[in-house]
Amino acid sequence: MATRNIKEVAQLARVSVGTVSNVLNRPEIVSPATRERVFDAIKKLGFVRNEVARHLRVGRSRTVGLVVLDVANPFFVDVAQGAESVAEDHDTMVVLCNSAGDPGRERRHLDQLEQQRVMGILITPVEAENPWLEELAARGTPVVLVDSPATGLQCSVAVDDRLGGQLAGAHLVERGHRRVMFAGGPMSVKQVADRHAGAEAAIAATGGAVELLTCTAPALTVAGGRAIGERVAALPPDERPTAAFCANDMMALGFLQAMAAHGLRVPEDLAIIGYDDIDFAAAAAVPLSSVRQPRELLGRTAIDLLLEEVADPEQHRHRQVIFQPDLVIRESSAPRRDP
Amino acid sequence: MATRNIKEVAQLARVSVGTVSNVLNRPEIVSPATRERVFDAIKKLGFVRNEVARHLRVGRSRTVGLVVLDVANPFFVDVAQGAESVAEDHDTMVVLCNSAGDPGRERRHLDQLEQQRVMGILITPVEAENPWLEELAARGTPVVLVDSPATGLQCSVAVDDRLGGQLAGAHLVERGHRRVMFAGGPMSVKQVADRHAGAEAAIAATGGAVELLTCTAPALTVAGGRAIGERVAALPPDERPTAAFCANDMMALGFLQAMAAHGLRVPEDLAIIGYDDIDFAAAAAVPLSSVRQPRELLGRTAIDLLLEEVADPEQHRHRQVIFQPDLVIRESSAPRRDP
DNA sequence: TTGAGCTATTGAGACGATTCAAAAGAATCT
DNA sequence: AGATTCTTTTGAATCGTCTCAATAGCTCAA
Repeated sequence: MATRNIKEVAQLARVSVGTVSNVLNRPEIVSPATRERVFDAIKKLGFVRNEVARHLRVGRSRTVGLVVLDVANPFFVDVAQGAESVAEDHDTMVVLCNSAGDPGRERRHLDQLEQQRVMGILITPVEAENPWLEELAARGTPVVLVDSPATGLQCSVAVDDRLGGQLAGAHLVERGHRRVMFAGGPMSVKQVADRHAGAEAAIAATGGAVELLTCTAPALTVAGGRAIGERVAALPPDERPTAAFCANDMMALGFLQAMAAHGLRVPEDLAIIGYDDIDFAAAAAVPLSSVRQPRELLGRTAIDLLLEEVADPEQHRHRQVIFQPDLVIRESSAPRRDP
Repeated sequence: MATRNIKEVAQLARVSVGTVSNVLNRPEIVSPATRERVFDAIKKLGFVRNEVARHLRVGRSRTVGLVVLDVANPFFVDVAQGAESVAEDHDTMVVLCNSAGDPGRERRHLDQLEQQRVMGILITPVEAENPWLEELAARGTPVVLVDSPATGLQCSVAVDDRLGGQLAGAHLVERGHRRVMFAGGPMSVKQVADRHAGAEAAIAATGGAVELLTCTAPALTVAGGRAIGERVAALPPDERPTAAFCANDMMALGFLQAMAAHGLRVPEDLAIIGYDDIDFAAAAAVPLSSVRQPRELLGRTAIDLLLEEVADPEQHRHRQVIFQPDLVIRESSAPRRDP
C-alpha cells in the first residue's frame, strides 16, 4: 500500500499543507475545528509522518549512534541501556553498532552514521589514536568517547582503568600471591594497557617480592580467556602463577572454564579476578571477584554530554569525566589456605 | 563546520550536479578525467554523502529495525549478530531496539521505525496478538516475526517451543523426578506458554506418576528466576520439587543463585534445566543443562526472509520457518544419587 | 466606514540527492 | 562536408516536510 503524505491529508481535510504541518508541530496555533478535521483525515488515511523528509528539511536528526567494542559483552549492553534510558526522555533513538574490535567494521559504521547525519556518536574506539574520529568531529558530528581516554579534543567519559588495575593487583598481593598473571588482550586497546599498568604499579610497589607474568589473547572474549587458561594449565605446577587478573569478566569466565576442565581448583590452586563486574560474574561456577565500573552511569553521562553539546555547540566546552572503579571481592579470590 | 553538499562539489570540479551524482552511483559511465576531478573535489571538501536526502529521493532505506524482548538476554544478542552478519553483506544497517517486554516501549519503537521508513522490521513481539503489527505491514513496512508463532499474515522464523518443553520435561521424567516445577514468566508470552505446554505434555504422558507445579515471575530475568528460587527454597523439603524447568537460561541462573544462597545443592537437592543455551549457561556455578536454539541462524533466516520480500514484494509468498531445538545435558540435571 | 490589531491559514521556496530526457561533443562512415 | 552513431554531460523536476512572509478573516474602536 502506498504510504500517504501530508498533501493527501491536506486534500482530504481541505486545508493547505502548511496547516497540516502546523497541526503536527504546533497544534496550539491551529483552531480546534481545523485541528480536528486534520486529525480525522490523518486517521482515515493511516498517515505516518515521514521522518526522513522532516530530517532533511530541519537538518537535525533524532538518533545517536553508539559504537561498542563487543555487543556480546554485557558490559556494553549495560552502557547502552544507560544511554537509551536518557535518550528516551529526549525522544531520541540510540542505534547500537558493534565494531567487534575490528577497525574496518568500526570505520564502516562511522561512515554509515555520518551519512545518516546522526545527531552525534558515542564510541568506544578500537584504537586509542584515531585521526578519523577527529575529522568526523571537525566535519560537524559531535563525538563523545566512552570508556576511553580523553584526547582533549572531544568529550569523554571513562573509568580510571589504571586505578582499577591497581586495586586488583594490590588485592592479589595482599592475599599473599607471589606470582601473578595478567591475562589481557591487545595492548593497543587502551583499557587493557591501563589495567595492566595499574597492576604492574601495584606489584612494583612490593619491591620485587612479587612477579608479574603477562599473557595476551587476540580478543577480550570467553574464548580468549579459555585459551590463556589452557596454556596456564599446561605449565608445570611450580611455574604456574597462583593468581590471574583478567582484563575483563568475559576472559575471566573463559579462564575459569579452562581451570575446571583441567581439574584445577579456584581459588585454591589459582585465584582469579576479573573486570567490569557484569551480572554473570556473580553467577559463575566460582563467583568472580571483579573490578566494578558504573556501567549504566557511563552510558547516561556520555549521552548527557552529547546532548549538552548539541543543544548549544557555541558555548559548549569539551569535558572529560572520570569515574572511580571499585573492588568486589567474591569467592574466586578468597584467601588461600596456608600452603 | 558546515557540511558540504553535492552542489559545492560540482562547483569546485566544474561539472553539473548530475555528473557528481553519477560519479557517486555509476562511476563507470563517467569519463575517467572528470571522475578524477570530482573525486579530488570530494576529498578536498571533505564531502560526505547525505543518506537522508538520498533516501528521500530513492524511497528505499538501507536500515532494518530489530525489536527484541530483552537486550540483556544474550540469546537476543546472538540473534542480532546473526541478522547483522547477513545485513552487512547487503550494505544494510540493523538498528537494535529493546522493548524490554513492555508493550508501550515496543509500540514507541515501532512508531519511530515506521516514521524513519525503515526497509523492514524484525520483531519478537511482546504479545502474541498484535493488530498494530498487521496494520504496520498493511501500510507497507514488511514485518518478520522472530522466535514467535506464525500468524500466516507475515513471515516468521521460530523454534518449536512446544517440542523444546517436551524435551526438557521428558528428560526430567526420565531422570526419575516425580515433582517438577515449571518456572516461567507471563503466559501471555507465547514462548513461555508453549514451553510450558510441552513440559505438561511430557509429564501427562507418564499417566499421573509425575506432578507439575507452575510458578511465574513478572519477567524472564535473572531476578525473576531468583525470586522463584527463593520461594522454592522456603518450602518444607517434602513439598519442594526435585527439579525445575526454567523458561530461559537467565531465570535458570537466578534460580541457581537462590539455591546456592540457601545451601541447596544442584542437582542433588534440586535439578535445573534452562532454555536457550546461552554461552553463560556452560560457565554457571553448576553448568546448566538447557534446550538449545539455533540463535544466529534464527537471526540470519529472519533477515533473509525480509530481504526476499523487499526484493520482490509482488511475487513474495509469506513463509513460516520452524527450527528444531535440542537438548544439551550438563551437570545441573545429572542423575540423582539413588535416594 | 476605515483602520488597526488580532488570529488562522496559505503557498511558495528551501533541504540535498537522484533521474532522465535532451543537448552537446566526439568518433566513424559515406 | 555531412550524416550517423555513440559517449558524456547537463539541468530541471522530484521525493515529503517545514518555514515564513504574506494574506485573509475577524473584532473593536474611532
